[in-house]
Amino acid sequence: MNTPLRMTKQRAAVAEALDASDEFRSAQQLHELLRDRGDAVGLATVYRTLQALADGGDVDVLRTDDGEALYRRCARTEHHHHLVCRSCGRAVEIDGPTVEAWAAEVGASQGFSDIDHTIELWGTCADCRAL
Amino acid sequence: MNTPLRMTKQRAAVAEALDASDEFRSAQQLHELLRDRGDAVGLATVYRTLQALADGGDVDVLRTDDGEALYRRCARTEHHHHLVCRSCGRAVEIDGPTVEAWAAEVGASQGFSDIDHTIELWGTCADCRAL
DNA sequence: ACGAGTCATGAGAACGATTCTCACCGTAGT
DNA sequence: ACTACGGTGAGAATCGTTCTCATGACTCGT
Ligand SMILES: [Mn+2]
Ligand SMILES: [Mn+2]
Ligand SMILES: [Zn+2]
Ligand SMILES: [Zn+2]
Repeated sequence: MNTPLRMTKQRAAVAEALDASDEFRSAQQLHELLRDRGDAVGLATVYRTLQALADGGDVDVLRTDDGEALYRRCARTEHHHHLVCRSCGRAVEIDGPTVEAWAAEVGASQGFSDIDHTIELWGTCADCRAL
Repeated sequence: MNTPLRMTKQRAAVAEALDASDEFRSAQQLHELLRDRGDAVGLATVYRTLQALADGGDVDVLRTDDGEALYRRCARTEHHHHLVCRSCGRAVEIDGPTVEAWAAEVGASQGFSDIDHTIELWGTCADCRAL
């Protein structure tokens, strides 16, 4: 029996903010965004909600070069990776059938078990390139 | 004209500690390691040195799931990736000719520029599996 | 509708990694 | 050895994230 997980105004607001964005966003960005929009939600709650969503596999998390966590609700719920814009966070979901196989194979061939992989592509999207 | 970069006792100690380890290590681990060994070096200096080495491409940096930075001096200086043990940090350097091509291609096909990629494999090494 | 029990919230404290400050030290040329 | 300038380190400051705990909101049986 897992935790009940009640649907509250706050959790709905965070979820909505995530759905409304195509970009990867940090917890703090979402917090500000909600505050500005009028649906103020405590920062702690934003973090807790994101944590829960991430645990449930409903949002993807990735880390910036400087360690900040970014969240995004992807269309696809199955395993996939991303091509993310370094400046605005916009992302494209991508599959890598080849890469998946490669990762598993390489891991096994080195005597490691429980292989997992981190694969993210970074770049500058068309809009951001035009400043 | 780049910064001079003097060779000091401390920098040598950090470099040596890195060379002596086959595993990815955090700045704090290296700091303790040096302290225990007798070559105490200020934590700030450890960070500064690692930063410099990383900037110079002499050490590789990667981030733990919880955002902590890990450093390692790899044998190879050319571009490559790693298969890292989640529990002890031991790492194997790996090439991904296929992956390299795939990453560049996918990025370009989506209209993104300055494509870069983060590819790391995680697993449990043979030694750690045997507890 | 009422109350008890449980989960959720939020302000602020606490954390942990990393960076910054700044007075003092060491290195590297001359 | 003398100087000029980078380097060092203790401790303060940042910053993202988590924790604490008193208060608020649900759920369900009555
Ligand atoms: Mn994958
Ligand atoms: Mn590569
Ligand atoms: Zn962009
Ligand atoms: Zn191991």
